[in-house]
Amino acid sequence: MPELPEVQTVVDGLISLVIKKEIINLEEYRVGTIQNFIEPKVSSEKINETELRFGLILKVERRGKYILIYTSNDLLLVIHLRMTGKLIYESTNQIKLGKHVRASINFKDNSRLIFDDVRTFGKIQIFHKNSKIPSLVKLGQEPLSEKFNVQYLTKLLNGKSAPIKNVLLDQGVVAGIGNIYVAEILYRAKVLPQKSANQLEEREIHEIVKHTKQVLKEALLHNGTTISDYRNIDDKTGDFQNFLRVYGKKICPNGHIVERMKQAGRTTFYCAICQK
DNA sequence: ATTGCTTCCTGAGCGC
DNA sequence: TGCGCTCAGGAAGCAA
Repeated sequence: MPELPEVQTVVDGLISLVIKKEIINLEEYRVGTIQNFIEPKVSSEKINETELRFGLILKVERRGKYILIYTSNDLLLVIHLRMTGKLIYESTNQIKLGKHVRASINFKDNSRLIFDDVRTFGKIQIFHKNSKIPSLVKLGQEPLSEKFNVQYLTKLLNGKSAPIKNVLLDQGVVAGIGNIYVAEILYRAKVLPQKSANQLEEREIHEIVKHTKQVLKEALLHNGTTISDYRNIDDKTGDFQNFLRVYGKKICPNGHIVERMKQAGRTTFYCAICQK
């Protein structure tokens, strides 16, 4: 379940390994993995992605949980890993592809970037660099930017009766938080996940903002959290799972039973004693 | 406008 | 050993 720290770790890996590489083509091994928004959708003829000329990779960025790859031919690859997607760099194209490889980005020097995704929810989308991309336009502030502050969050929580957990998972409010980090943030902020967003005190909003930044920064230092599928670009795991306080735990650091409930279709872990 | 449910998908883990 | 069931979850789409 890659969230901001995991996606950023992948992006950092890409920056160190694929900047200035020339893309020969993209190959799709499972239909639907690559979505091409370049050609006009007039013909029913299947678009062959391998015909597109990308040129060199100029820039790699993260926005929320999206990976953005800009190329010299003014194209933009938007990659979302969803739950089980992985981008793995291989210095040679001679390795046999694994069972769950859905696509690959092939470079002129015979190295390649493999897109592996067991549950097939991940996507690689191709756009012009200046196109308005709906999923990106909708995103809220970056949690580590100065614009994500008490004033901003207060404004967005105002009038929302949904549980604070659901609101923090809403990418239009803050971009990049998922089910693992939201549990850790609310535990550290001592706020119950089921509490209505508009019933938080200013002090609690302050704690949420502060711990959002802190948890994400700590996780970044540990190259993210590996629960099952997440890997860095070099197929290495992150370490932050060793520092989780409530997610997946039976006992919190203060020795209390960790409760489980379902919210927004996912499991919420929280401590009914530490969180109010 | 807001909220919450369903859908997509595969593999792991469990009980029998 | 193997079957069937449940669970994991990001975000789009939809209904209320």
